[in-house]
Amino acid sequence: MSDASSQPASLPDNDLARMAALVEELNRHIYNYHVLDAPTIPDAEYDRMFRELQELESMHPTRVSPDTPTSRVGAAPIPEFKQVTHAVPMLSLNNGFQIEDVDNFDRRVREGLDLHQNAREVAYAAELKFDGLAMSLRYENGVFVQAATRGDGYTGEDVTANIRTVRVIPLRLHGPDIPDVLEVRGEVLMFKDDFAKLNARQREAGQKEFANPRNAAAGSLRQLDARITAQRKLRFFAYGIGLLEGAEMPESHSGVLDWFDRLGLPVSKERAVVTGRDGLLGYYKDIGARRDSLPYEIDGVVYKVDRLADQRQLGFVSRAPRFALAHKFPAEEALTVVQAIDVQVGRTGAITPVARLVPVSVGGVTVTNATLHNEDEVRRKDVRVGDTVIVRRAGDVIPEVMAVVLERRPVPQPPVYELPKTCPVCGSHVVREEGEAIARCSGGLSCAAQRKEAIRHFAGRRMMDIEGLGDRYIDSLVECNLIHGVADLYKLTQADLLDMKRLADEREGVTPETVRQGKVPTKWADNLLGAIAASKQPPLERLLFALGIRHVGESTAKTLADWLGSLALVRRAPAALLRVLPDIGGTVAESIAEFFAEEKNQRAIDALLATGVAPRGEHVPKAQLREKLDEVALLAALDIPKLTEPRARQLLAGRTLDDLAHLRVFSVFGLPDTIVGALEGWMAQPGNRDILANLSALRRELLEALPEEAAAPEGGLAGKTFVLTGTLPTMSRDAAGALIEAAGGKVSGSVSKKTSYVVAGAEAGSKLEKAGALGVTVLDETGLLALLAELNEKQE
DNA sequence: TATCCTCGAGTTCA
DNA sequence: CTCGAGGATA
Repeated sequence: MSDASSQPASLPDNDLARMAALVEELNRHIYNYHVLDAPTIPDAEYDRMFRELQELESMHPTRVSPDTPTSRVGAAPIPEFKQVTHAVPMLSLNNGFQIEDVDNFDRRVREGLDLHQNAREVAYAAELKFDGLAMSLRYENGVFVQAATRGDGYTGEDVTANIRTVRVIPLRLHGPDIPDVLEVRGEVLMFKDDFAKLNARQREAGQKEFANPRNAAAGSLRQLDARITAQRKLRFFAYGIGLLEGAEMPESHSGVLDWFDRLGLPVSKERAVVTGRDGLLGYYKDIGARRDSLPYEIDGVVYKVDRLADQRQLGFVSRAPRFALAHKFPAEEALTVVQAIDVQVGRTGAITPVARLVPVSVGGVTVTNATLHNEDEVRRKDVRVGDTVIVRRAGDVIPEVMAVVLERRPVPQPPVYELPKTCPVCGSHVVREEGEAIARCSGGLSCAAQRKEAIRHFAGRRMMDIEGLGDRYIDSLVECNLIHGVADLYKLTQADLLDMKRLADEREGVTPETVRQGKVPTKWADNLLGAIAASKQPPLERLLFALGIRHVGESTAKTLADWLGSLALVRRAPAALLRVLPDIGGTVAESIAEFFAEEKNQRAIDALLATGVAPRGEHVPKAQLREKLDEVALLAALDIPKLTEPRARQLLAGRTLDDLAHLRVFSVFGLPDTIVGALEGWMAQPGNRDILANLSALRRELLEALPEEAAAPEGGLAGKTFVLTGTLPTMSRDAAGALIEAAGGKVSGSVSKKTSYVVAGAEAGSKLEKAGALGVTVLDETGLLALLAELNEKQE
């Protein structure tokens, strides 16, 4: 009766034939598009046919085909889900986490099959264990009739209307050998990128975000309104047969999956048939390595004895099959409880809330802390002390509190988290600037935490690089009052260090081996003193970076060192001069000038120099600074209200900065009144005339000191930007970066269209992906070296 | 003015 | 590695 096209032709029968043809064709296109990922017709054409079918169906409502794609848009809401009893129960598998679990599994299988004295290895079907929801789909005579969740394994919920909206699930099976009844077992899940898009939509709509793809899939499936489910992109992979009637059962599990594929049911391409315990472990390892790059989340792999006859022979122990094992990866996500929310004080005084967690294993490591970033973040996630939270340690290494499990919040509810109003270390006020996300301790260097962090930063590898001066000792030195500022580091004596170490050990209750033997660790102290002394001549940019000026990192420090050449000049450079340097704007220039305007900072630097610290490689300012010392640019850089560059030019026509500094009346230049007003206001402020005069004087002084003509800066890699990622086989990223910079290239941290090359080593992550997406050339270490070698040849 | 690109700063664990 | 925010640019 479903074959309407064989009916004699009359007007409605023509319609019926057309309907059947449309159903058939649209279903084929859905399969091509969603399962094969290879669309064969344009979307517009699909939409046209879809609308035509809808129209025909509305004219013949009684003749609508059971597998019509129009049913996929979602049925009207239902009051509740009906219960469904599974004809064959949906059992769970035994789990294994360790290699020995796999050994035991293989051994028991061999014993069960009487193979244990035999050399023959067992063939296993290995597949992914998707992190989704188990589902049973029932097909009668090839037509999809019912879908049920796993439930308790014996009874589940009828989610037919929702599953109908999942495009990858065929409403009619393909091919000639259609069984009378087929119950397909498989997993419904959401791909990672669809999940990200869904969450972005939820966020925009002000709706609750889902914690992970699994929850998103579950939430979508539990919609009583299937029209909502239809808007969520769910997927399905089939992995087994629940019930089969009226067709021959294939001989092996891999045969079942191949048959599914022919029936048009989606099966994962990652499936494999392997032999023996080594084959299983090889598969596990291979999938584990590629886990992050798979488009969906998996929580392990599944092994099944491939021959179904063997499976029957092995049978079940209690409720789990003896022929299958789920080999799970260490969980990347775990539930744990927030014991407390503390705050940390950073180098810049940034107050960062940190969740102290009941230790839990995530992705194979034990997590006890997780940053909550800032006040807004805590508020947004509404994390409270005592909450049960989902902790994740995904692609990156750093654990993150994903979401709170609200159902498990203690009763009575703990209070909403409030950031402390005063610094927990020094008691100074905590202030949060308007428009900033971060709250800061206002104590500055009088706050012990900030002092410690400042010293830690100073001693760091990319700054002064004092080896052996770790957190533990810095804490101790500050607490023993041996160090107040960084200069004190260079005044330490062996006796100081020994005192300090004794205290540090005592406080932590440890007795090092050397001490127990009655020795004094003088060797250790001498080594550390040596490391401190060895740091006395850093390149200027490192010293500048080490000072810990706000907004001055590695890159800005290098700009300052390259352009200005000496610490002396940086120390007295006014903001306007800094501002004309590349990549330095108003905020950064002000921050630097303010730092050096602080008398205590200047004294600290003098003290440092007095101990013998002397930057290496100081030089006269860069020749190109001449072009930057344009009077108009400098005047505009002064940040006088409303004085834009064209106005500055107008103002300076036929005049010098010096002239301006002494001018009394500004209304004579034909400038608009508002600007004249602003200018007069600025000039009236005490000190501003001096700023102008000093700037002009410094300019003249610099122009005299500058070399006349610059050597052509044409390095071989000039203008090329590199991004380094992953672990290179023979050199560190820093070393590779130094080579690139020596050749005139630039090394940057993030990939964009402007990146010339990405140099990727082992375990390269998102940067490599992005390079691929943007079509940026990717080199390995050999490629980079080849490029550099080629350049050298050209130069010779 | 909006958008894109970089830089700075903070972070976890073995 | 990721976020926020500063700087450059169309």
